[in-house]
Amino acid sequence: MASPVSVIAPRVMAAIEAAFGAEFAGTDPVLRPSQYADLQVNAPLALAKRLGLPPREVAGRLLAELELADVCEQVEISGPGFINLTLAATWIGAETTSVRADDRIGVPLEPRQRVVIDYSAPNVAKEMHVGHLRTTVVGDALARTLEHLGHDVIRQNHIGDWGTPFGMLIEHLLDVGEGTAEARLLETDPNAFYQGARERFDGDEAFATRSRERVVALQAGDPDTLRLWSELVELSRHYFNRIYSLLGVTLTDDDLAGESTYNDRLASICDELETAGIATISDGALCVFLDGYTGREGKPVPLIIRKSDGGYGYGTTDLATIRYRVEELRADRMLYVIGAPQALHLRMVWDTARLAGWLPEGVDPVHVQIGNVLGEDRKILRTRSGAPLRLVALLDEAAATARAVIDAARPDLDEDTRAAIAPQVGIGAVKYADLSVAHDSEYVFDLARMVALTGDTGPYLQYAAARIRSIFRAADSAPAVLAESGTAQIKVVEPAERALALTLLDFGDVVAHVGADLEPHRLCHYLFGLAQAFSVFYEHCPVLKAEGATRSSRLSLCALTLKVLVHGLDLLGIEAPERM
RNA sequence: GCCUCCGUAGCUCAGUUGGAUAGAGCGAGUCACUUCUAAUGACUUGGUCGCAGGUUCGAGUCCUGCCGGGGGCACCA
Repeated sequence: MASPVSVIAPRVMAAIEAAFGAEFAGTDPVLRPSQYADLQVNAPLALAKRLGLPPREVAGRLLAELELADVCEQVEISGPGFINLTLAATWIGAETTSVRADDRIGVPLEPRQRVVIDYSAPNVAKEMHVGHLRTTVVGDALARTLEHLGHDVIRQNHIGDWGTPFGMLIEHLLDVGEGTAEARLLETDPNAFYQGARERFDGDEAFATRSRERVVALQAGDPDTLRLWSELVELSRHYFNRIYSLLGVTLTDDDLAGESTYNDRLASICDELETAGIATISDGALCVFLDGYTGREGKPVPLIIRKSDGGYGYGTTDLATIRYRVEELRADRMLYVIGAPQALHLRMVWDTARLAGWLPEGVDPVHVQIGNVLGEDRKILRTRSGAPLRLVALLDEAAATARAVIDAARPDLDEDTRAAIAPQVGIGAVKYADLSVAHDSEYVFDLARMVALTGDTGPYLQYAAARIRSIFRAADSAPAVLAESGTAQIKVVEPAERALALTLLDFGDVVAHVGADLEPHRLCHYLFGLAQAFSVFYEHCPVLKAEGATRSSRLSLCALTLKVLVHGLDLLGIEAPERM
């Protein structure tokens, strides 16, 4: 049970070695999808130069050693020296049957690594915006995928729960009164609360002074101030959890590791770096100057780890996360699912940690860069100017749009069913839109497109799954049908069956790929292709009206397709409704 | 100014790490529903891959230089 590539690649490699000698062991077979066959071997062209032979002759010698009779029905040299491979229908059928019986449907169980994933990271007393939405959704998909590949995933939600704004926020909380409706805004509309504090701060000098004093008290650990601070965090947590629950994100309170977590480690970080001679005082601030980092007019750019007023910035907390994740969490792999603009900052932090010896060989932090979300004008979507874009409102709107379409398309479903489906479809649409473009590319935020229920969208995938479920619902005796679909030999006869089966065989490779390269959009495009392949199959190959072995083979193919679709969507964090 | 990412069909985006004639979706046009869900499918339309060189059997992909755009570049995170 394995994908065509994983079966054939070793055989080609063995053939290369057999044909050209041991020094060619390990040569990349350059196995690629082909428009002329199922797969093509491109290695002969690459080898021709090294061997000093014409590519077609290389292909010929390789072919003489290539043993694929059990897998392929046709193997031929083509063009300048490609070897085209056409898989045997019997092999495809047998492999697909075997995947059908596999609990993991072809997804490998990899050697267990401890993977720490930093994602989401909203700010206390602030609305999550579309940028947060994207790191949250992408990070969660990666967490789910890596977990399923067998890794020990530790989620770290590095919320912004510390810093100078808290003086202002605490004073505002005191002014409006704890437990009042105004304070409750933190749970429902945090931006409104924040704006309120901001306005006071900007317009009322006495308030501003109190706020600054409050920051000092907070940093000094004043118990009363800390209590008020934790109340702010607590209220915000309710807000985060509501969003996470709405989104179907796996983050919980256990994953919270906000900036404040590292407070008591920051002084030591600065001391150690200063003692080691890595950090030096410049303009009153403690800085790390690294080779190769220059800014305007060639001036060296510092990583500031202690401000001239004695406070700490995010550079210091980020250093602390590395130590914590390496020394205490014992991370083998560390992912930072953070906006692309942070790239320079992170590189400096990591280089500093390397210098300090806090980042051992073999532990490579990875910045999963999240591209900016753009508005229709192709400029960064900002919540401040223009119409405020509240995430909750946006998700509600997505669900409402989905609801309208469902109402129109499925008047036969009862009210409760339609009400339950709408958020699954609407939220799924938004998440799929976020996941289906490469995480590091910018994309234009367009709610209408995201919620569109046709094309390369979440709902299209959900619909394919719902159609399969409908087939099983329509079957007379469900238990018998299920049994039939679970054990039957899959036979590939029609082109649509063949294409569908071939797609199904690739699932495991794709998931492994997503885990290795941290690219959920590949899974999206795979699933979209699978849904398309199924739709074609659905058009051309009647299932329940077929008879005998054909019927049970097709039922089995449907069951496997459903399994892969639902499972793939689950790895992305998208639900698959029973009906649509 | 320096660093960095990007420029692919009218629009939104892929492009499996250098392979044969560059792909999807949306849009536009034609066609197919007494159906296991037409929220679909089939076909058509659509490209100097920003420009110019270079590397080699072969470049959307690699190197250089331009043009255009985003982002970053000392006490906000």
